[in-house]
Amino acid sequence: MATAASQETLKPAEEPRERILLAAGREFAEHGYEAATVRDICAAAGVNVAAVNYYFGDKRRLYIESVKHAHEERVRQLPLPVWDATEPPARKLHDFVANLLERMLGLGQPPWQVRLMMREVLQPTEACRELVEDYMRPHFAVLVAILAELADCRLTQPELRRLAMSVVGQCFVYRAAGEVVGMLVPRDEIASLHTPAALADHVTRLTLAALGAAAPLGGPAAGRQPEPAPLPSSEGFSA
Amino acid sequence: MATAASQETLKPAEEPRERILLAAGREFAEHGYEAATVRDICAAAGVNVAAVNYYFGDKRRLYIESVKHAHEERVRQLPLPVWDATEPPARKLHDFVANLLERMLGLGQPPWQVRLMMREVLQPTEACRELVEDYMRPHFAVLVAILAELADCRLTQPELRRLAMSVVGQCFVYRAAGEVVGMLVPRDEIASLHTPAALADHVTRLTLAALGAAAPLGGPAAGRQPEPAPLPSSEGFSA
DNA sequence: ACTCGATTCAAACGCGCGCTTGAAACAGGA
DNA sequence: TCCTGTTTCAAGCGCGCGTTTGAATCGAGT
Repeated sequence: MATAASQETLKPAEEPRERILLAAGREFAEHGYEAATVRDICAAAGVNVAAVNYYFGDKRRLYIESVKHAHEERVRQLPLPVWDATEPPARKLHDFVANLLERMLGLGQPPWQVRLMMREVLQPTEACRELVEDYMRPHFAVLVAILAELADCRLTQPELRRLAMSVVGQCFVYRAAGEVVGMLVPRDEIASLHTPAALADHVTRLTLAALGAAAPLGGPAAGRQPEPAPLPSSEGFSA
Repeated sequence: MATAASQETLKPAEEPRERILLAAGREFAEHGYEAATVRDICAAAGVNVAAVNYYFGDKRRLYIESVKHAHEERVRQLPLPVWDATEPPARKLHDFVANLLERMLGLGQPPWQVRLMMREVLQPTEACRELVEDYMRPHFAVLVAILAELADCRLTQPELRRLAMSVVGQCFVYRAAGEVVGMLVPRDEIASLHTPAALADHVTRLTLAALGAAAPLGGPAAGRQPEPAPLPSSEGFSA
């Protein structure tokens, strides 16, 4: 690195290596490993094709590095939420779900990093295990801990993990199968009831109700309780 | 094999066209559209590479035909369950979820057809819309109808659809992100609590509890106790 | 000014891809 | 038997892929 030593801290984003990682992440996220081409990546990064070989060795190693890079970037952008010790668990659950959904569906269009990571989840490569250990397991553990608080010793740890997977699954389906959801649910409903915020309320409410920590969906089973069509979002757990 | 005209009804599975569709389905399911090669497909089918051009035109049309073919095969194997009119809705829900999970995770290893369809769900191509309309929308409608019975007019149709998506999501995550689930949950737990049967009980129980149609998970919680309903499953839910 | 390692570049190599071709092999009707 | 339309085959075409190469260019040290 001839010029790197002096300029590294000033404009690291303009380093070729960095530019290639960025372009590679976008291309791999958009087209997948097989369909993405080194030529396109290099064109997008504004470097010669030989640069991939020079900086990363080959396409495979470039892919692994770009997944890691995207992952680190994502962790930096959206760290695990931290709560006050006195925070009620129901609110923690809502915050966690809202954070998860925002990260997956994010209003300002989901960034390519998520798409790239989703590919790893759906069809794991060698980059996957690292992703799980460093990124997903800690998040999952936090969710399990919140649910444990809510269950108040009435569920075993394995049962809590299964419940946690139910929570994650409800969010996951919107990201992984979003296009099919859009075909099954009318367009206007998507815009009102299936936004990250509305879904966070829904998933939280459903989970709390299932644990007996909130009223059942749609109010008590005995009578009918009319409510405004769009569910009032901030009810107890939201700020 | 030019005996086609006379033998067509007797052994259609040995027709070249059929053999190619079968081999193509397997290859596309395993490697995806881009990575699968016409040469490998033809080798597996025991035909010349030119046969693909002869019978289907090109690789793209072969892919579409193989997706359709797999879909039709799957529908034939696992038709929508039909219930007696007197069947309690809670049991219908359990049957539906069990059917869905069995279809997705099937004990006798999930066949390649599901893998192929899953690829379409996760990254839709032109074959997807047809799949949704013919196959998924009817199933989804049945689920919504069951939930409507259970909710007993306490939820609007849009809310029911969102709830249905929660049910589907809990099953979907095990198929789409199964490998990651396997990394997050201990191996022995997978074998006991995350089998299709156990998950069907779990998802049903959670949904009923959320609707106030069954006791909360882990038994009654402090403060709230909706009127319980008989559980539809043969297996114990708690403990 | 010169040296020398680090970096960039245009060009191309070898390979495997989807797809085509022209002829051979086959089956039924006259 | 020959003719005719259908199906199969080995061979190969053109292309774009990942990768390599050897020279040109750069920039700091002396």
